[in-house]
Amino acid sequence: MQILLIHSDYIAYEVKKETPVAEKIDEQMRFGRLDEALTVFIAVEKSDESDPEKAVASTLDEIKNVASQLKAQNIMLYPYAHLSSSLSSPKVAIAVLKNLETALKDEFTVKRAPFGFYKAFEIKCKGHPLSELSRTITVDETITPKAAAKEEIVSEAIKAEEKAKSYWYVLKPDGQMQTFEDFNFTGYDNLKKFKNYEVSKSREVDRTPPHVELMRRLEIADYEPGSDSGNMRFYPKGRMIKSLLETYVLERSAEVGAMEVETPIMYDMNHVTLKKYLDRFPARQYSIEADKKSLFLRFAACFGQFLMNHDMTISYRDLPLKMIELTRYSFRKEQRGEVVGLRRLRAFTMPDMHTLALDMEQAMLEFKQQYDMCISVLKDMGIGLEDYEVAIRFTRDFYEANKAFIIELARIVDKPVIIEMWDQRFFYFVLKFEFNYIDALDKASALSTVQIDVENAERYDINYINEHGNAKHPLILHCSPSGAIERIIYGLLEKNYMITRSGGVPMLPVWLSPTQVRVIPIAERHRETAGEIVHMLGCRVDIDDRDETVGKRIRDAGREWIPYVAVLGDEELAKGELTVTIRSQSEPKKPKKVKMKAWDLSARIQTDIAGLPYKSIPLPVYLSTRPKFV
RNA sequence: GCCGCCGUGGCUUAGCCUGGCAGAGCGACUGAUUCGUAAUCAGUAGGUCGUGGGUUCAAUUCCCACCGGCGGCUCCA
Repeated sequence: MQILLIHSDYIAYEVKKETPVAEKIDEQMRFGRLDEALTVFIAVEKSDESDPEKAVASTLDEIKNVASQLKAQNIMLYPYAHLSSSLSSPKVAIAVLKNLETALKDEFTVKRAPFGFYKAFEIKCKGHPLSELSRTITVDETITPKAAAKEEIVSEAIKAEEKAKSYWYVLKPDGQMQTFEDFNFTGYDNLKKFKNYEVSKSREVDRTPPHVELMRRLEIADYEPGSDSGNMRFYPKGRMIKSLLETYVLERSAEVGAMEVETPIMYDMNHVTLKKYLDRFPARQYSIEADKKSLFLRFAACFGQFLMNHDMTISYRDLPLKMIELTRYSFRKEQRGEVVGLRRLRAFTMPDMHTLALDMEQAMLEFKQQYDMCISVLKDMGIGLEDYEVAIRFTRDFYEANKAFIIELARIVDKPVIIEMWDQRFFYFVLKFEFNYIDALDKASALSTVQIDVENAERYDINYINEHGNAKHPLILHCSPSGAIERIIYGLLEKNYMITRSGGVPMLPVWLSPTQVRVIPIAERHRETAGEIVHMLGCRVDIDDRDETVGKRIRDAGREWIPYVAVLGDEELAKGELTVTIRSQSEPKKPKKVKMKAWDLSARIQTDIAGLPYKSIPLPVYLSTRPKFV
């Protein structure tokens, strides 16, 4: 059975001429009209004859499902032979149509156009994305109901067909590749969640993501109603965390030889090279009109760097050649329903590194090194291998030529990874990986990624001169060592929410904690010494000098996830030490308290943050003079 | 873009179904308290009930539109 569903403002028909297969009808069926109707064009097929009842039942499910999504109350059943080239007998078709009508009448206002007539009809389609759907319903047992019901939006048909050519596998570290059906997901909960999210698109969530509450309560970031959605404001603590993460990624990139550059955030939509690129993609960019020019805000740093590469004189001896830009911002005009907290933004900060490589051999070597780097970068940021799942995607040709290389990638992370393989190359790359973070609501979001681009060097006419003096196009690797910086913060917050939920104590890595040590002087007479300790510690220290009880101030420090809380009273003053609560070794209701000298605490913190970027405290040291942002 | 839920002092929210003076906790401010490890006590101020229309003698409450948030669908270079 083939059906075509149109969500219409109205549908009206009028019988014109009888055909030889016409059913008998009475006068009132000669005309029909329904407003606000889901119109269902139906062709009953030969294959339905083996089990017409099942065909009716499956079709009913589909219609009801769509009608409920659209909140449609009126249904027009409209026989439409042209949907299929293999029609059933008229007798079966009429029976099926009548059964459908009867079954739907309980819940809906139903009209049925008569079978076997030439009819004039008029329909006004609403035109929204779900307003045109087609379904193939089959009674053949060998096809699963899910595959049979595979949704396909008519206008997107070609795209959907391309997507259908994805082959999915799980690759184990030992090199064994299995289909999803064969792989035993037991013990691989996150991998299963990622698979479900990626492939089945299964979602069971109906609440605000936990990091949204945390980003506000911890005064990291917030919505800005005065801007466009997905453009956030960052409070001092959030700005500091972002700044540290940004600095860190740039430092790591510099270590591997990337040159930092800066390029414009807006580009001419009619620039010859860019135009070709843009035309391939739907309008997802912010556009600006200025001085008779049409400009768009960049959605990645590729343009600026590629245009720069185009003008450069590059020798084969300069390769691999790396450049990085940290975009503040990249803009993507995501659809309104897609923008959520810090997970998906319309303006986001992204390190975008590009490597020009001599040939595939060099590109693959770089690819592997950058893969290793991404793992290490995320680890330092507080996101470990256990927090994300690896997806590796490639073309079949690439795989056939480089099986051992792919297996090595799975071996490095020492856990099963998801594989997506395409028969043909649809995108600009032949190989890519992403690390996908799995959050508290089982949603997956890509963090680090590296891609081998075989297309853009030619498009942007980027060349290097080889040893024979000939101009050659290099391969280009795209790499974001961390993914969007905001998304790292999202990941850290979600991770700590999950830690709290499972009975742990949440905290950020010490190098990212806005306050590293909070000093709590017990009474007024201890405040002066507290001020001296700040200088001795030499890290981000603040003093809770508010007129509150000790209990209250301890609690507040805990709610801010402060790694070290130092209490200072008569006892400590006498002995010249501090009573320090060490958050990383505490359990809920069981704080780990240690007496230590100020310089021991200082040394301990220096160990925690060794080799990582540092910035001074982003807020007034004395809490009594500190404003509230939220 | 489509569908659904939500929007009440800075924050969290009660009240809305069944129209009739808008209530609380936290925070802020003032005062008392100078305190030993997850919320000290008392008082004061603070509200265009998201915005705009409509219905009504009367709208935070009912209806419509818009804006914003969240979720789902779609999308994700």
